[in-house]
Amino acid sequence: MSNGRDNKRRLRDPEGTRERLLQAGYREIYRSGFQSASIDTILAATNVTKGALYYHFESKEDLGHAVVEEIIAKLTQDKWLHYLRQGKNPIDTLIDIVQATSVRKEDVNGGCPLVNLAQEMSALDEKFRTQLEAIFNDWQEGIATALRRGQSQGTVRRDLVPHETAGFLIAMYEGYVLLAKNAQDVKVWNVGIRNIVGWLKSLRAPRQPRKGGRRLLSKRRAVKQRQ
Amino acid sequence: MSNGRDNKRRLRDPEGTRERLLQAGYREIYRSGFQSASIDTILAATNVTKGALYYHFESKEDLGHAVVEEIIAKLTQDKWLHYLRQGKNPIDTLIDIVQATSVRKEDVNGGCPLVNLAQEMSALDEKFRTQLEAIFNDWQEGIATALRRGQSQGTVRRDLVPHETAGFLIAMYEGYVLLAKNAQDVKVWNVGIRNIVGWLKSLRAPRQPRKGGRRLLSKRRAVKQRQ
DNA sequence: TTCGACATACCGACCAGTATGTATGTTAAT
DNA sequence: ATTAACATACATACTGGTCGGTATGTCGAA
Repeated sequence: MSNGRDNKRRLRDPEGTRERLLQAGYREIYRSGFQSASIDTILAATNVTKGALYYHFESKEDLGHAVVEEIIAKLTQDKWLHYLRQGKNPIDTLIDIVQATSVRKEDVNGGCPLVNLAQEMSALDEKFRTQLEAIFNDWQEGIATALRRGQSQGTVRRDLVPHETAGFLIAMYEGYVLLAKNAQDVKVWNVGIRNIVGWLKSLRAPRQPRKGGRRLLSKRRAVKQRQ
Repeated sequence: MSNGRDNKRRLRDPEGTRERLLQAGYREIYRSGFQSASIDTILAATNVTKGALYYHFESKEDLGHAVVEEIIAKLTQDKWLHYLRQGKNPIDTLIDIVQATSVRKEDVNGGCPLVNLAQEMSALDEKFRTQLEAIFNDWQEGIATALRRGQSQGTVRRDLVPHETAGFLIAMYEGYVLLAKNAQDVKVWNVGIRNIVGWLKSLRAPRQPRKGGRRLLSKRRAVKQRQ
């Protein structure tokens, strides 16, 4: 919490103040949604004054946009894209990521910060919407890229369309997060994880011949667009 | 809009007044979310005064709860459960329902009223949460019941667990609704419909022998929990 | 080294506007 | 005449945001 240089808070610490406001803003928005987030609550949580806040941010919206860009975007990066870029078997990686999702009660009950904000603000504030859309797109593209790599490595079925499969996964994941949030019940989320993982396993390429050059799709499955 | 008995609004019409408040409340909540929904906006839309509103509802929350119970619950009934109860091939029925989802711009952009409210209020208001959970449960159970019937009729794969499959469908459906809402783009929703329908088709039972008593699962698929 | 001049960071009282909710008056229907 | 069904005016709290002022830090010149 403190910067380690003093145990007494520095009297001037602009970056630190800004960062504390962002963190507290993120938490308050996560708890109450953006529209109902109270500036005064953020100030109380940080011991920052209103003047200081409005020195660093020109409006509540501006603070919200900064929270999206500097905190929420980073969460997706850290939770998904970071691992997907490591080049391992993408299905295994995706399963690991999904299973690594927090099952802490407060996280399950609070839902996904990205989804929460998108749900609330997409229809109301174009700047929010655009920012969040960019995060969704990066997320989807990151999954799709990993799947494409998996296809060329032979670990992922070649009959699926990576970009659409990625969208399918995201939709499913978010959907379950919402159901669990509504139920306020970790068990619901665990069922979701199980079903998502089961579906992810169905994306694996069928056992391929190890040697012998080009693999041949001996029996193409009947269902074409099957996800 | 009027009740057809007069073109001049009746001076006393308690049920009508209440109903108009519910409708306007629903619309306002749909547009702005519950917390940001303005009582004054509802009053302006209905030409009802504050005293009248608080005669019929004891608080804003009370109005919100009534909107959930009397309007939103009914939407799910009409859109899903009504058709699922008709006893036709459940997969066909589900495909029809999904494809019948409005692609009007304002509906896609506004998202699903049930999801919107659940997302916003589940963590904040237990009464809301309970009401919405009941709707979700009815929804899921309605789908599951239809799937079970399909299984015994031979139109639905027997290796899937109806209740979990129903949850899977709901999660997926909601997830795509959210993506489309964030994108504010009907095209995104059309992609979602296509993928949901593709997945639904994969739930059909494999071609069964018409005659000859018990069908045999000659080749059980390798993936057990596959959805 | 010291000091003056200025920029940055922050303070907190205050503002106009808006929110839900209430107290009380009035009128239509039985 | 009684009461259900409103209408009106108001109470109270809280919202995001502003503004004059102050404390701290920086830096160039003497």
